[in-house]
Amino acid sequence: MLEQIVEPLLGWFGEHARILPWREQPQPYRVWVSEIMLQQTRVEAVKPFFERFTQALPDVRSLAECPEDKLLKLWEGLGYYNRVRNMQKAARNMVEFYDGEMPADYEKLLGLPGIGPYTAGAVASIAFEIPVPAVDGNVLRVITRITQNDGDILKQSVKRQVEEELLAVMPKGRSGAFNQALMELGATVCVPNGAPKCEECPLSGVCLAHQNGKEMDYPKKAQKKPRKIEKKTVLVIRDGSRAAIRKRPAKGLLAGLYELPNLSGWLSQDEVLDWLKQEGLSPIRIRRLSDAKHIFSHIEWHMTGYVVLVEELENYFGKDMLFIEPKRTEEEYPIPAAFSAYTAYLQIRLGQEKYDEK
DNA sequence: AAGGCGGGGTT
DNA sequence: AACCCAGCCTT
Repeated sequence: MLEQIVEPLLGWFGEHARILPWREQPQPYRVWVSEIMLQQTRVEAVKPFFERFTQALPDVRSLAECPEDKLLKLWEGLGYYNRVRNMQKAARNMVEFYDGEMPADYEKLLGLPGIGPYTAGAVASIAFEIPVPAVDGNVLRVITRITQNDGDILKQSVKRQVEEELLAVMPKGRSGAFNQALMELGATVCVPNGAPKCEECPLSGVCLAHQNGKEMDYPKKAQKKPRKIEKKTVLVIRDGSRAAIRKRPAKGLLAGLYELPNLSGWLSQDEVLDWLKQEGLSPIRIRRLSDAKHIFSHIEWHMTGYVVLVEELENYFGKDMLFIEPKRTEEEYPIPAAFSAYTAYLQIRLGQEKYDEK
């Protein structure tokens, strides 16, 4: 049944394909960078990151040699930071084993860090015209609607089944366009969140869900577990000229990025002052900041904050804190968006008059 | 098979 | 507030 979608879909894509930076110059490296960035991330969010990243690191070798802080700075705000670390590992593999080139082979692509079945299929088909499917969330939605597949798309068995069905109908010489057309249709017509635009769809005539008025019932998806809530107290610690940041651990949430010093739980002003003294810092003034919330995919941070002025820090030999000029924290150190409610206080002038509450 | 891993746009 | 995005890796 899916063979019927190929021609109308390719025809539709020819007229409705969006103009995207990575489609203008589809070298394998640029296709790869775009596909990594597009993992769980919308096209509009990726565009400015893609331009900046490919200008700074235009090829596999420059990526392979880039220092980690610069790499994370280029990725700052995009999220899922292991993507870019894995991409660098893959680039180093390409330098070592493939003469600095992307391998034009599905299995070899699949063997590189950060490249799974979707990305291997996307790069293989778009950059090298290898006839393999690239099944992402869009494609799963489109195909389960067309075929009224009741399987839970979060299960890999369902994904494998869709991959097999599509592999059987891949058009030779047009696999890249076909895969992109499926995704484009999912992103712009067969949309999630509300009613799909079936009146614009080139496949409505063969879509079982549409024939039966069941578009909204697909895809089937198991319910997600609720997020865990974590309370935090975030500190903006400054002396006359610098502010405190620290590097997060190499593994886990926001690995390797920089952060404002913070403690778990909501601490009182006195508890914060005690902690500061314990750290070897001498607080002069302290003021409470407004509460803030940051939502990750699996955790919520419910934060409160304080800005603290401390004595000059020549005498500070703290374990993990760095005292950096505010301008440099912005230009050189990747600090994730979770702290955005408080990072502005790294920059503002600490006026006596703004301070003396309590 | 299940859970960890960001951030932001839509509804 | 819930959903979900051109997913992958570790456990």
